[in-house]
Amino acid sequence: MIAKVIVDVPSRQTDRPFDYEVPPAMQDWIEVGSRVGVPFGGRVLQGFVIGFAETAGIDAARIKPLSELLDPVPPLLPDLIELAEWISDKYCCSWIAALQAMIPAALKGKAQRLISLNPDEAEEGDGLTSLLPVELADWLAKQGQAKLETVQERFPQHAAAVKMALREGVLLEQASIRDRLAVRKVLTVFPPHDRAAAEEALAAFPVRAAKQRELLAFMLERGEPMPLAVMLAEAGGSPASVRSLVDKGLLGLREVEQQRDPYAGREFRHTEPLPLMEGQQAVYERIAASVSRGEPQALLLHGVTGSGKTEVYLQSIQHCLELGKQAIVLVPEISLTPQMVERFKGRFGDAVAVLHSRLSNGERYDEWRKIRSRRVQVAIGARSAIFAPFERIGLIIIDEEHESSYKQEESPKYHARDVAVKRARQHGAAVVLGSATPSLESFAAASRPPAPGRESGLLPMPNRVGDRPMPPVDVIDMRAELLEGNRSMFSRRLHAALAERLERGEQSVLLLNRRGYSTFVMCRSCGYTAACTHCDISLTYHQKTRALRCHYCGHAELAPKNCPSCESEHIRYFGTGTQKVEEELAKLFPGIRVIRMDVDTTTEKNAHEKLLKQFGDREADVLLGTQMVAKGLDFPFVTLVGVIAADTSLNLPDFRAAERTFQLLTQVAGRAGRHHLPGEVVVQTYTPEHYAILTAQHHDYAAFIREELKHRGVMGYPPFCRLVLVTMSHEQLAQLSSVSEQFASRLRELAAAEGVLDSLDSGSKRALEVLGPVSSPISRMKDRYRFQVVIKYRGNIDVPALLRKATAPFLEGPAQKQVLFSIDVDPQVIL
DNA sequence: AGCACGCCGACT
DNA sequence: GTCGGCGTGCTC
Repeated sequence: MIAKVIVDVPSRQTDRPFDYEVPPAMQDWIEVGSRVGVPFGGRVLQGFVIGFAETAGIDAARIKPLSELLDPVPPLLPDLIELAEWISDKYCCSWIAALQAMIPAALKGKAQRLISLNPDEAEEGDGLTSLLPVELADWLAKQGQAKLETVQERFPQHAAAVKMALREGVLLEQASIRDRLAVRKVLTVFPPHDRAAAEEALAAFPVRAAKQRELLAFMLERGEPMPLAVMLAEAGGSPASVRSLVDKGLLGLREVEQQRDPYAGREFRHTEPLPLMEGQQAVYERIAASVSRGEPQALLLHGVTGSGKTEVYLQSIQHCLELGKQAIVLVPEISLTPQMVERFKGRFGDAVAVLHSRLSNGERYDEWRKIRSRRVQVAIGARSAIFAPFERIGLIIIDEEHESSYKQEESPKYHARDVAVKRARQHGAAVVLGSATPSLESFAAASRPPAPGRESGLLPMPNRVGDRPMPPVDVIDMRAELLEGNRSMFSRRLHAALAERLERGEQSVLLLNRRGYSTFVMCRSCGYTAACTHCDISLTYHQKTRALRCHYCGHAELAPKNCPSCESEHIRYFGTGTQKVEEELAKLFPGIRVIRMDVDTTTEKNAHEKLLKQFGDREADVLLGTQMVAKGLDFPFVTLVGVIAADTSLNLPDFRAAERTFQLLTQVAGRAGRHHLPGEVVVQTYTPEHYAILTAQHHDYAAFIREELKHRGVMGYPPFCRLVLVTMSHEQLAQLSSVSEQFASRLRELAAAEGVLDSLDSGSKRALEVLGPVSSPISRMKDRYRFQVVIKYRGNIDVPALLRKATAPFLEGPAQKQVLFSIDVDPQVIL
């Protein structure tokens, strides 16, 4: 039997299956999806079995056997193997990258080299003694097998002898894959197995061994194994006293493997399904029917903020579980808050696995194992949870489906929404996309007239639970403020509103989509601006560290007192970041309690949760942050939401800027007045007449989408076409410029040969345009120049295939000197 | 990605 | 006359 294996080598030349003989002993265990160790080019690597064949495609003499099977239960399933192929094809990434994205990092095995004495040589004895120092030989004989690393550490002086012995065959080397996984082990104390003997010993204990006596009595009373640390905490005593009891054979002490549970010890109050409102009920029934039938069409649940989407999700999942199937819920990382987890754990208890990026590798592995071993039926998590290894998926829910975080920025650059639709097809599962502000792509897809005999995929929920009104939104023209002499970052309106909340003891949320203190630093004498030396991007001033930092590569330098260029003292800080707002608030409202939440304050594990908890416990008056404060928060005492500069996202030179701004404003406005206290929203802007701001002000999604669709149509952007962004980078500008030109013209030639090179304005069903090359918006990053080509196309064109052909000639020659190609299919940002 | 095989400079 | 520099090319 031959196994087809994808090996863990991230290169284009090895991105294909290799054939291996399956040893007879493995045949009953190995499956499609198994992880194996394989000999590959003189070493042992990890690989994944993607299929089997009777005979190999190459000369039988070249076939090697698999060296080991790494797991008794394959970590991947055939449907995921198939999905990986689909991803590598659609998103132009390597097969192995797609496979690796599907398993927890703990299973990314690395080869280790094991050394042992050659038993044949040991018998004869002379080779052994003449080549190996005695201490080393004795140690190895005792160990049996040892890691080469350990040998090097223990006997650094014998390096030459070890090398020689390996060459002469006195020592044998064997490679093996070892997981990076740290199975958590806890030192555990066991009660005496012979109770009677222990009681006898207890009675005969010398008086002066009081502590040991006490501990033994304690364990006899408990009669159960317990972690050493817990025992010492409860009964007192030292590890030494336990140790001596162990030595006497009265207690047992062993390392015990432990399942980590990030939510251990947390009580989740069980909740029952709530009665649904009329609007919710209709939507629920439609979803339930779709789950029962396994409808291939994705349903778009368009529900305004506060319309009770989560309860609909919960009951739909309930229905799915009753059919004996499993459910996956995707949420943006940022809204995977304790509040959200609580609702799912409260309804489904131990049937839920939670996967998010704040888990340690080990914790994530254990949550993942709950899914793989069928101990849970619901997985809730960020983007990568779409790969949860369930076997019978009935429902996939994507909450806040418009969120750009569903697109992975690194290879494989997949979009979880599109992968979800593909995976649902494989399983005959229903897909529900939920949002108050659906992406234009999803909205356009769902509003297409349904096929005959089918219902529409658009499910509106226009009313808030309890019919609470949407909060009024005040748009403040900051130009007028300036004209009237207010140079502060707060308009008079926002200032007054904040003062009011402070007086009434209510809370406010302030949004500014820029972190740091100042966004750029400029010399007023000579015009010098501080830019990153590795990237073509201006540096942001961070007050606390007094440093200028690059938000792209992390480069930091000390902020200059004088202009580095002209020595002038007139160096000034412009623009406003969250740090500056924080400082300003403290000046304007002495004693105000502010929690700042941005990437700078949330890097620590659980920092995000801690800050939100503090705010929820009303330990602060204001929650100030970047867009991470806009999502999914639900605090009853928040009655004011202030957006300090709505233009920040509007002015980005990206075709989605208006959509992003509308979504952000709508989301953040939804944070106010969700409970009994009425809410109010104040939006500050320099462009109050922009349709994204006006429509957000009136909570009018329909009007926004009409206007935005018009623009997209005129400019030729999705959903009227599809995009692929190709970014090329190289240290040398001339080389990059030449290669990118050649690449673009080759691409045009190939498209022309296919008969699809055509303007999108033409009426033809299949059309493809190649734009560029042009310098990327960030023209240099990490010391590499960057050029980009944008492909716009419509109709059924195999663009990945076209790209594979177009890039091929540029991937030859010395790898390090090559121009680097990065392909982003359906990019979220092209700037 | 590694590791091997393969052609040209400073050493015993 | 050899050891080794790392440039191309293959890995079932």
